[in-house]
Amino acid sequence: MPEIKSSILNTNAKAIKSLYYNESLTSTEVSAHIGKSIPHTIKVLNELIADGYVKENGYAISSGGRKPLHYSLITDTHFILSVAMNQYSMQLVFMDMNNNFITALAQHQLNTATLKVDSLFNLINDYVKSSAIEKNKILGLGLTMPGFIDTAKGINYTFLDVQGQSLVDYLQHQLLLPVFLENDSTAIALGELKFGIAMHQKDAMIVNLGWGIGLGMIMDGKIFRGHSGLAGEFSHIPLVKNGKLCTCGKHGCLETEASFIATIGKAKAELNLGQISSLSSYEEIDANAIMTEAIKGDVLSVKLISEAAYNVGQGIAILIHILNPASIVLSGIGSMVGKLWLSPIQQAINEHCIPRLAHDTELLVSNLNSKAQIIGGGALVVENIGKPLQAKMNALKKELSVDL
Amino acid sequence: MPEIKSSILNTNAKAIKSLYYNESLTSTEVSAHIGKSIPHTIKVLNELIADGYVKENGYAISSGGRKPLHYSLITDTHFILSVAMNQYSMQLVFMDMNNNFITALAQHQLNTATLKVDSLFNLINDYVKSSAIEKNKILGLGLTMPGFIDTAKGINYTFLDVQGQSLVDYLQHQLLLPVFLENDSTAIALGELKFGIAMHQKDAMIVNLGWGIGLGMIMDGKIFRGHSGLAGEFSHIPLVKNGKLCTCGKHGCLETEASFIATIGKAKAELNLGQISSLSSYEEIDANAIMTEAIKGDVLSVKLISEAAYNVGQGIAILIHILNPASIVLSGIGSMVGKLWLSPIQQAINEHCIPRLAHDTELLVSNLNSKAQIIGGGALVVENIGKPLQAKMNALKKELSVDL
DNA sequence: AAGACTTTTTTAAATTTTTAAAAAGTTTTT
DNA sequence: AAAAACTTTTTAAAAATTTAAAAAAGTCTT
Repeated sequence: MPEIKSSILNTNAKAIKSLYYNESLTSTEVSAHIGKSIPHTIKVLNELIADGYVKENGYAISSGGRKPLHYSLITDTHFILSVAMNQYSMQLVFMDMNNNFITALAQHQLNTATLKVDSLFNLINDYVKSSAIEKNKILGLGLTMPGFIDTAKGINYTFLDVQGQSLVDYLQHQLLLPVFLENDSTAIALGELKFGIAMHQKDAMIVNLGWGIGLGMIMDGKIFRGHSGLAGEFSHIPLVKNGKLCTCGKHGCLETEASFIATIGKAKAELNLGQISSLSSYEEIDANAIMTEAIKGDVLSVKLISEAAYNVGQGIAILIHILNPASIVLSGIGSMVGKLWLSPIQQAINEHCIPRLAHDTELLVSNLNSKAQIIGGGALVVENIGKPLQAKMNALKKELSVDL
Repeated sequence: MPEIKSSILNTNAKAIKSLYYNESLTSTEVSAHIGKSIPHTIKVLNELIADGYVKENGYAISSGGRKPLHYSLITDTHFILSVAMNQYSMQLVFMDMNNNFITALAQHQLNTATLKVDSLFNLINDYVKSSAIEKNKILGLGLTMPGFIDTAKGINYTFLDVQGQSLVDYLQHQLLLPVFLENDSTAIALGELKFGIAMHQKDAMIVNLGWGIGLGMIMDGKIFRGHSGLAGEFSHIPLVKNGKLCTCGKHGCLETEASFIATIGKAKAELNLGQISSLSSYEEIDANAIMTEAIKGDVLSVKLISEAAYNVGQGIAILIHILNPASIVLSGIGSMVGKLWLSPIQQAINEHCIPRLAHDTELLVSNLNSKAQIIGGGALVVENIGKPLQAKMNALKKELSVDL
């Protein structure tokens, strides 16, 4: 990675980001994105061209005036490694600067709760090695997973303990790559905000329909994390009357009623009671099984998803009352069958919201085809270009005298 | 108001704001507040001195180095009119630039729901006239009241209809003063954020314990209003099981259980049932009566407030789960007996929150002695110095050829 | 096809920020 | 107790950035 003069590092990084998020822009547009004047923007773009990050991209059609020169990122010189985990699996892939997967996506079944950090390192390291991509071409690793995560400190307080040390520091030293850690639901929100259906939205709530029910919050156009990074504990608000006992120690959490973990449990119970369903042909019932059969029209599967959806809708009604978002986005693996969730959720919103508020909020389904978390992990790396963590990594490189 | 060069208007306005919020600052501090270099800051300050807004304030003690020159606002040349309404009353007062009341506070009993705009104008206009303050010395009117308010458009959709026209436009034309409109709970939040216990906080929820239960939200150090300005509809989230019917059409809202309107109703019902209480000596029971007797130790009054508080606490628990705020601030008239609210609310938080979240959030009582709304109304005016609405007012002055 | 109108790019002037130096104190050391 | 060392603010000069104006390169209208 060529050296960027520190005085303008931040502006150059912003220009790179604007092109990463937009593929192709004119100088005028880049200027608006980075908040600098056009002469200065053009100077910055020329520097980035000289440094090999950006290329000119021909003249665009004009709306009546001089044709603007378009600029875009050179996408095949720097790559991003995105590692997306949930409670029971992990996906790894390299992306170019246009979100194209440039290696075969790898998937491992595992249990995040019992996974050890060195196993995690080995899985990632093996993937990097097998990809044969040189490390100096890797912009960084975006690691996204469930848990109470302190992004700034790089610690996951729920999983992957490194004796209270920073998981990010550990992995950076081992992998010799810049590493950025984020909660899975927040990563999904970032994906939807930057490349998905929440693009350009100011206030949107991104619901992660996965093994659990997660929430990523976009407020004032930015990811919102709260005072200590724990905002969005949506699935543990007291909601359902006389509900089951939750892992959090309380009763009636959304988690126990609407997550896929809960739904799978309900499915098994129903089958045990002799309920007829195509689910009975599965050896092990998982989220995919229920969604697949629901699409085919299996009555039990549809009923289970509808019940979960109505409960999620009650939680969403609370969100709408408090935050008055422009939209609610259904994302995560559950969004594969997004349409099945829509009407029960809308029903619950209509029943539980003041009409004016319900009217002002749109209910949307992700258009990223369940890839929001992986894409968000990539965006996480680019978001952090030029930030302190990057500086820290550069210091590390020097310390180890490694030319990455 | 002397003409401010438009090119630097915004910077000058920011400098004025920084001094309004801090009484006395050094050039270095002003520089940090307005985000400009020190040489530029000193230039701006000298302009403001020349324009009669700012004065030098002597040398301060130094922590080891050259003594810094202090700057402060000239507080007696420009004044702010703050009009604070709730459902049943209205307070008017002029403040100087140090939040000192410079006229006697006027109070009117009225019903906001039935009040007409011309009556409102007359009440305000009479107060301005009786104050004998020249209009060119009045920076503006901060009008704060309950209702669904669109701050940008200057419309209150709930009260004081001007046939769908802008209430702000109407009052500006009638009063020939810049007018700024804001929801009461949001104004309280602004007061607490700028001058109260939430000063310098990034993420705080300000609960307005009044005739209703309101919420003003501070997120990322700024007032949060949501997509269409309706965020904070805290008191209509479905909360209490088998609750009473609310004016919003639903059952179990916090409003029906914890607001003073509800509490007064409960008090009357209890007295009718023969419950012994010092409240029975009152001709008409209002919020003040209950608070006064609760302080004196009246069992019924204390019980009523405790019940309300526990219910509010359940709602706050939901807020904490979703938003992970640094603090919850109890404000509004109810905060006069803030200590009575504290333990039942904390109890509810402990019962209904994940411990880690409960632990990260502080429960505080306002230190503004129920003046948060009036002070917030003043801050509202200063916040808007140099903003579009001000420009609009200037245009209006020109149009009418009035030298205000 | 010429002139009017748009929009982008370049150039030059003005403004603002950054960096460095000077001024004015306080604290430590001898 | 005076000098040296250290802090912090203020001033001055240099560098960077923005603003404004002009030039360039189009499109659209008559």
